[in-house]
Amino acid sequence: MRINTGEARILDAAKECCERWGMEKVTVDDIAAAAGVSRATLYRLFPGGKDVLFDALHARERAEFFDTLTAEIDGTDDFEDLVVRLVVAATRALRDDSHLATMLASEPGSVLSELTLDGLPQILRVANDYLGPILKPFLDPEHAEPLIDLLVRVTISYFLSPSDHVDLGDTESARAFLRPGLAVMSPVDGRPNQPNP
Amino acid sequence: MRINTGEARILDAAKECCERWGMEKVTVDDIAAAAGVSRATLYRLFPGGKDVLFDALHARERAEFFDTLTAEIDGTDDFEDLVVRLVVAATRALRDDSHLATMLASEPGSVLSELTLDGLPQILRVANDYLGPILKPFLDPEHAEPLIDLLVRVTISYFLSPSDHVDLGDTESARAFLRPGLAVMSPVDGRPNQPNP
DNA sequence: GACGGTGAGACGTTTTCCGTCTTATTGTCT
DNA sequence: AGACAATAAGACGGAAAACGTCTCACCGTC
Repeated sequence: MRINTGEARILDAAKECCERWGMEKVTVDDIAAAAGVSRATLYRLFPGGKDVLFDALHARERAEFFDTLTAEIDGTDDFEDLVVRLVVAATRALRDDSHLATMLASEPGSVLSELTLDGLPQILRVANDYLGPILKPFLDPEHAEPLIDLLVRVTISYFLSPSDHVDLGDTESARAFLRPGLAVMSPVDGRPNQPNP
Repeated sequence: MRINTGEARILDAAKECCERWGMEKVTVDDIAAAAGVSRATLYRLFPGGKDVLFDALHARERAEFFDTLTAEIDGTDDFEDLVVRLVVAATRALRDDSHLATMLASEPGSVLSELTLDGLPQILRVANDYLGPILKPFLDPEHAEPLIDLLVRVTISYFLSPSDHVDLGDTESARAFLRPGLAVMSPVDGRPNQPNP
C-alpha cells in the first residue's frame, strides 16, 4: 500500500498548479504531469475531470481548515470564550493562509465566489458538521445552526474587508464585538453558560 | 499625442500578464485586454503576434537594464574600477530584479533560455553597444568586445549559480576576483590605465 | 468633409484541451 | 509460474480556445 494515496498526490499537484498558473489557466494535463500520474489515472480517481477534482480540492481544504480550527480551540469550557476563540482562530487562519492569499491576489473572482457565493453553502455545511458537536453542550442544534451560520458569514466578511471598528483577529476586540450578541442569545437557549455534564 | 505610446502600454501589460500567468499561459487576448487595447491594435503595432511582442519586450528590458547600469557607473575614470563597478552593479541589478526573480521561480526554462541560449547573443550585442563606448578610452574595440563578452558570461553564470569563492555583488570580492584577469589583459591593449584625453 | 487611428467583432484556420478508450507494462497475490 | 489489478503511454474524435486577418463603424483632428 502506498503512503500517499493517489488522490492526495493529485490534489497536492492541483494546488501547486493553481498557485503557479491560476485556476483559469490550469489544464488537466498540467495537474496530471505535476502529480506524476497519467491522465487515465486522474480520470479514474476523479471521474468528471476538472470540476470534480476542484470540488474535491475545495472540500479537502475546508476540512483541513476546520480540523486545525477545532484543534486550536480544544479544551475551552466557557461558552463566550469558545465562540471568541473560534472567531479569532478562524480569522487568523484565514490571514495566515498563504495559498489563499496568493489565489486572492491573482484571481479574486474565483476565490470570492468560493467564499461568498457558490462555496458558502458548503462552508456552512462543513462548519455545522465540525462546530455543531462542539457547541452541543451549550446550545441545542436548532439554536446552534443559525449561530454558526452567522459567525461564518461575519468572520468571512470581516476577513475579506476589514473594518476600522473591530479586529476579529484580536481576542479582546473580538470579545467586545461578540459579547452583546451572545448575551442576547444566551437566555434564549435555556442552557447554562457552563456546559451540561 | 499620447503620453504613453501604445507600444509601451502593451509591453507593460505583457509584463504584468507574464508575472501573473507565466509566458506559456499568456494569450494575445490576455495582453490586449490588460493593455485596454483591441486585438487589432496589438497586431498592428506588433505584426507577427506574440513572438514579435515578446522579442520587443525582451529588447526593452535589455535596454533598460543597460541604461540603469551605465548610469550607475557614470564618472568612473579608472579602468579596474570601471570593470569592477560594472560587474557589481550588474550582479546587484540582477538580484534586485523582482520580475526576473518571479519568472525564474515560476518558469525557469524560458528565463534560462533567455539568459544562456537564444537570448545571450542579443544580450552580448546590446552589452557591446552600451559598454563599448564606455570602454573606448581604455581599450580599442577589438580588445573590448571579447572582454565584454567574457564579463557578461561570467556575471550571468555567477548570478544564476553563486559560488562559494566569490560574490560578484560585493565590490572587494569582485575586485579580487577580476584583478588578475584585468592585469594580464591590460598590457596587451597598449593603452594607459587612465583614459586617453 | 477627408483622414488616420482605434474598438468591436466576424471569419476561417490552427492549436490546445477534453474525456474516452486501447494496449503494454509493472508489481502483487495465489 | 500464472492470474490479476493498477497504471503509464498514447491514440482518437469532438469541443473549445487561440490565432491572425479582415471589415466596418466610430471618433477626434486637420
